[in-house]
Amino acid sequence: MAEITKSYEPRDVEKKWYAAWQAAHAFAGKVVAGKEAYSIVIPPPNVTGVLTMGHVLNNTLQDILIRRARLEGKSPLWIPGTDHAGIATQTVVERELRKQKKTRRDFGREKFVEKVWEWRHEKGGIILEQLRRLGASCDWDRTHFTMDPVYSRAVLGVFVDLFRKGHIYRGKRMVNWCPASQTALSDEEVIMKPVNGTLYKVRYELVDRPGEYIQVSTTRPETIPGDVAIAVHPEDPRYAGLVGKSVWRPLNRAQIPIVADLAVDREFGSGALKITPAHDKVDFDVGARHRLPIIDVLNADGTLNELAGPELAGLDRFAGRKKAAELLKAGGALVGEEAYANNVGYSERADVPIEPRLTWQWWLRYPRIEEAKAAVRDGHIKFYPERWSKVYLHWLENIQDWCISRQLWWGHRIPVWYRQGLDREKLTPSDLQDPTKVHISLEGPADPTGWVQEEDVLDTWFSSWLWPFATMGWPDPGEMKKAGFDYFYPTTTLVTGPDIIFFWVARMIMAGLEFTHPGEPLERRLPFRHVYFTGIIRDAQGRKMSKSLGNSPDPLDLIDKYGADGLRFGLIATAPQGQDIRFQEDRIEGGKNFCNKLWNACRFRQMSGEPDPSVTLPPILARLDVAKFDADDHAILDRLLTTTREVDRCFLEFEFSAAAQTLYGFFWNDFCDWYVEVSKSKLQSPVTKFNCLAIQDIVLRQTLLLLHPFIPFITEELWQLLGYGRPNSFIEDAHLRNASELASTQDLQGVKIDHTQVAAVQAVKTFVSQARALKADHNLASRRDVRFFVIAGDAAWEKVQANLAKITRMAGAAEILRKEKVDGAPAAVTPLGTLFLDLASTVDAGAEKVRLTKELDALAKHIVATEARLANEAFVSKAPPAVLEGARKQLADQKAKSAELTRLLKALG
RNA sequence: GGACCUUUAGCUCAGUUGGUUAGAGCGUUUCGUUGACAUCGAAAAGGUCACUGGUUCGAGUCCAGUAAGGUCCA
Repeated sequence: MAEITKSYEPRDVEKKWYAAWQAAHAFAGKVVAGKEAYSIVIPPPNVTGVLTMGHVLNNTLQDILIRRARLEGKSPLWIPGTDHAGIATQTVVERELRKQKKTRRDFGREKFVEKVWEWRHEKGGIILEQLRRLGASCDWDRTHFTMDPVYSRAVLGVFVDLFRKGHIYRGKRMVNWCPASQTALSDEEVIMKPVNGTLYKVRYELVDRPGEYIQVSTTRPETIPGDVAIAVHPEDPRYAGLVGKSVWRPLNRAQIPIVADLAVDREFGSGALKITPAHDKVDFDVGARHRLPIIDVLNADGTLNELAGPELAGLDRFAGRKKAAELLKAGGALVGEEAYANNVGYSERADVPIEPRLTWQWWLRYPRIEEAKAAVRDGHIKFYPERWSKVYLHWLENIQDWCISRQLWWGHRIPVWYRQGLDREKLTPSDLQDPTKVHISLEGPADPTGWVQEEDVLDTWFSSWLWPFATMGWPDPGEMKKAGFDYFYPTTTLVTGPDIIFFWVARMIMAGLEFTHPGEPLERRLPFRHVYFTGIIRDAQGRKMSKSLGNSPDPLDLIDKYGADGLRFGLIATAPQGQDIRFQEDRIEGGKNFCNKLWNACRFRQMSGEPDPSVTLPPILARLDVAKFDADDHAILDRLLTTTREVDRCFLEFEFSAAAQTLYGFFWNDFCDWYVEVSKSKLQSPVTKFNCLAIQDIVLRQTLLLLHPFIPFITEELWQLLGYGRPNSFIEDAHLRNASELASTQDLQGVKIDHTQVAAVQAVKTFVSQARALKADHNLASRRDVRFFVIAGDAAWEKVQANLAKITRMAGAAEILRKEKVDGAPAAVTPLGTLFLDLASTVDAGAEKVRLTKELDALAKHIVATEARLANEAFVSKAPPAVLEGARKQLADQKAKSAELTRLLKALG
């Protein structure tokens, strides 16, 4: 067995084991009859992405679940992959082309898409490589990409299917237009931001009453050339006589009518609204109701066109706004301006204000809305934290049709072909059903001549909503069988951020319900059973991490500095369920320190004695001689069991940080600070040595298994170094016993935990701790050995004697002597008698009195409180017996201690 | 405007159905390298649990309201 080095160096260990795991295909998802499946699909990161702290959190959690499932004897599958990120990827490649002073149009669609593929093959796999550094145990042989040929067929097939079922239609409607990317966006891709703008007050002169005006307020004067009416509320007395009359449009001068419409907010501004149907959703609706014309004054790229008039044409919309204000001012139409804060929709990807724009797009009426609600409402899918289900249901209650077409080249080109020469502006819904005019199929028209394919591609989310099953071969029966669809679907758990609850989670649920296991009950068609929503990682000031702020640490730097395990453990321990996380590097350092602690405890075991030749738990247990156990042996096995039980519970409840903290506390405090320390004296005696080593093995073995999901690399290394595994196997091949399995294995081997002994350890710990405190209070080095005296009853002294060697060592005592009477020495009242520090000559009686008085005062307060509770008849009659009994015992203990302290004080004079 | 979250030690956060004297990590102070670990050990200081009311024998925990900060939806 190789010797364990003094401190843990993660770098080589991590590299070595990841390579070994991969070479052995240790993460391959396998269909195993009789084993329970446990499957997760990765939220596919954007193919242009690099690893962020959010990814670290999210993927560590998935890895924890998958590795734990593996240790529990389930058959896990974690499917990795990326999505093609239409806008982001196209933007990245266009940016590269721009460096060569070229645009995508210089290449043409086909050549450009080839370029994107080149880019994807060169640089599109970075994030998946980075996930390996983190230790992610994905089945990499099953890596998927939403633009892969098989996956693409699934996406396009779904389009055709939904069209045939009547869920998809083509419509000219107002969409969110991104002038930077020059494509339509779905409502979900628009982010509302408060913007400080200007409210322009503009007057429109009445045509038949020169010199009289109607005034409106607008933030967008550049759209005035597109005005086709002024609208007022029908019941607004201010304008009662004006409806039906006309005004002069002040820019691109023309007569436009005044109409009455209920949509007008009488309270806002003057109560009159300019109507620009081409550039506002509400105005569009008003325009439609009054059969008004539509004047679109903007180009696709956000510049003003010739309909805006010669002065404005060609200007960018923001320059146009300024110019329009100037023109209005010059013409006397501008009555005033004021600062105005309002909400403006921004493109999520390009971060520029979107334009409401009237265009032809493809739309989806979502399928299975009611079932999707029921799935979550009735608990077939559980959300963690549960509160997100409210957000989910609220969105479904107010759901709008989904604009699924995008004016991009990179993506799934919509499988619709138009007969050449057809005027697409005039296509009716029934034309779409006419195979002589429009062809819609996966294969395309048999004879492509005379047909023109739709230029638009599908929204990226229209491919990722199929992720849980399209990554399992759906819809091809042969591929599905190969992938183990019937075994792994529905997937078990989804781990994702709440920010994509609409984009992705809700849509996946609807897609699963619509497309998988047709005709079967709802539970069988759901894409997953549990959804765990992570918090958002923020910086120390609580700000979101972002590229532009530069406040996000590079996870790879952190891995270099603290090891992947240190990063994982530190982060998970700070990430309580459902709350945002403030990133603190010292917590990551804490993760690294914990790894080092684990490392050194194992090192201590290795240095203490020969390894146990057993590679499973029962033979180790069988060799224990319970008759020779002392209280500490009972106590540590008991704590191991309760820790295991607590971690079991945490996994059921998705409380990962609680699990990490539980393991941290147990291992550091109970095992290292106490059991390992008492081992040092137990190992000196041949009577206790064998049991002690075996118990260390039991604890280390189980702890490594419990910790493996959190810190996979170091646990693998130590597992091998301590020889706990079968030859040529990994730690993941071992079985992690849950609490009840552990308890029954112990029972079977005759290892019974004595709870009286467990309780006794607490008294010893307190005794030692008070002895140390006495020394520290008198400025004695903790390791300097000092003599102690004890005044104790027989029962207490018996306990001290039974643990004398340990106590002597732990307290740093030269010796501990029983006495009848001690005068003038610093003292402490312990559960095992009154303890004195043998320093009578040097003690400062005054300081000692202050110290004891302080303690006595604090105790007196507690006694008063406890007596008051017990004097309260309502408490005595209503509190449960256990609570009552506890209070009585507490009072008795407090009083005894108080009496002893009083006596000590008196002795000091 | 609607919904949700947060407010506990100097900092960042736990605190599971209400029940002994409210915890952790970091930081701070003091002491300490004899063989697991200084990436460490020992000890200590530090909290009117945001505020106001209510329910209860008993409230950090449940209810109502207030304040501050944040998120999402409109």
